[in-house]
Amino acid sequence: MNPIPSTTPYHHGDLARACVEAALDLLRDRGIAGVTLRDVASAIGVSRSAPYRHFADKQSLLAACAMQGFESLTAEVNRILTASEPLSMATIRALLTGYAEIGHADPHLYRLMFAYYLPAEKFPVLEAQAKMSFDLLYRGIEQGQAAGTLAAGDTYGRVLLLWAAIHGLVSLCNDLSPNQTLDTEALPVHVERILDTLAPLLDPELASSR
Amino acid sequence: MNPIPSTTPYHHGDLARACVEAALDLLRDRGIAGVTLRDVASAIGVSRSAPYRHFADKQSLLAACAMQGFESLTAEVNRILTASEPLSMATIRALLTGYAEIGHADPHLYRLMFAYYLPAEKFPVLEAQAKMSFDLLYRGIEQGQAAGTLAAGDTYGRVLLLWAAIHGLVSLCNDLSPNQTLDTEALPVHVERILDTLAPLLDPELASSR
DNA sequence: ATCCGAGTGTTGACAGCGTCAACATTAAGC
DNA sequence: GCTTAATGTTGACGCTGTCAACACTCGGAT
Repeated sequence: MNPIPSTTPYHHGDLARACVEAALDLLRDRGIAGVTLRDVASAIGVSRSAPYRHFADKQSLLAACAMQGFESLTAEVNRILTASEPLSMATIRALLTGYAEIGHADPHLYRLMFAYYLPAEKFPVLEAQAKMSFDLLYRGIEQGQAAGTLAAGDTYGRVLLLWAAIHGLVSLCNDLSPNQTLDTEALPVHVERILDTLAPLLDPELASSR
Repeated sequence: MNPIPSTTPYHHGDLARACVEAALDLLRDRGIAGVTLRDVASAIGVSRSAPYRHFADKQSLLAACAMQGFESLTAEVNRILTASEPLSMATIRALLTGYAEIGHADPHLYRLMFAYYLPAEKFPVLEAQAKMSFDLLYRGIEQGQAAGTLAAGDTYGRVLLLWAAIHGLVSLCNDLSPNQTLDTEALPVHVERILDTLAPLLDPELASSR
């Protein structure tokens, strides 16, 4: 009886997920301003106010998109962190490179996650996800310093520096157009350069002087 | 004959500047989504499509607002840089603190300048202003290293690191709500902490090992 | 002084948007 | 098999950016 064999839990299908996917597609292709509830609905082949059965308003749909972006990001961070403990300079390199790759793969999504006006009071889950990468990084560096695979020194300061630097770099490369002082397409190269600069602070073999 | 003594160059007054100021007020109070051409016009006491005589569209008005923000920022950077040459660790401290103060004074404006969808092809001037702080910083650090008031080492890497870190920190404190891992209101403290962490890389007295 | 044209402000109108109320339809449980 | 909640549709409203057509006003050439 069911025209679609397995994936039809509700009336139409999993409309909530379909909405998020359609919105993510529009977001990637046309930017935040290009995401329209009407276009999302018509992309699924459903009428314009159908999404309101699954999302309170447009912001809630966008928040679901942002949530998906955060989950990709923290999954990647978590994967690299748990794959190699305790944290070493090489792991930090892999970590920031992976973060940058994901953050740069879909600039509009990254901007939605961090810079768009999704009021934090309304979506506390997003905030929690945003700082989760910070917490994961903090614990990793703490362990690395305890194990001696990372140079000793103010842990919080190092985490803050790494977090701000990688977020700033991804944001700048995402939001600026290429120019002669910053090649916005060469993000991995810049990550390398920053990490090379920071190596004397992190690598125990290079940090001979305190 | 003129009801307003001196500042009435045109028909109504300097409407272009009045529009920018009204838009900046709305931006500060209600965020980017709260800036409406109709509200801007009515705040000045002028009718709704009057701004179109001075701005091609809403984006152009917002671009003018962003431009004003960039001018404040580069003016501050330039002021500190030219006041104390060659660049020393203390000057970098003042520089980043000043940048953070201005960037954090009006979060919505900072977000408009860097993260809002003002297409770079349409407003190349904004891009130029954005990278100007980078160029100023680069020349300053170059001179500091040449004079020996800053530790030697990859100049571009250091500038990239400082720029990304301060932009990332300002963005994070602007866009995230306060939580237990990051006190978003304590931006100057965080700038200090990052600079303390970076001191061994920049301060020639602390960078004994190469 | 007068007339004219460019510059500037106003009004009416239109399409697109988010959103809601009212209605139609389907699926699920007794 | 009927009831009821869940889900999708249509009509409508107000708000927005934007434009065309009109009105006013000032500076300069005659």
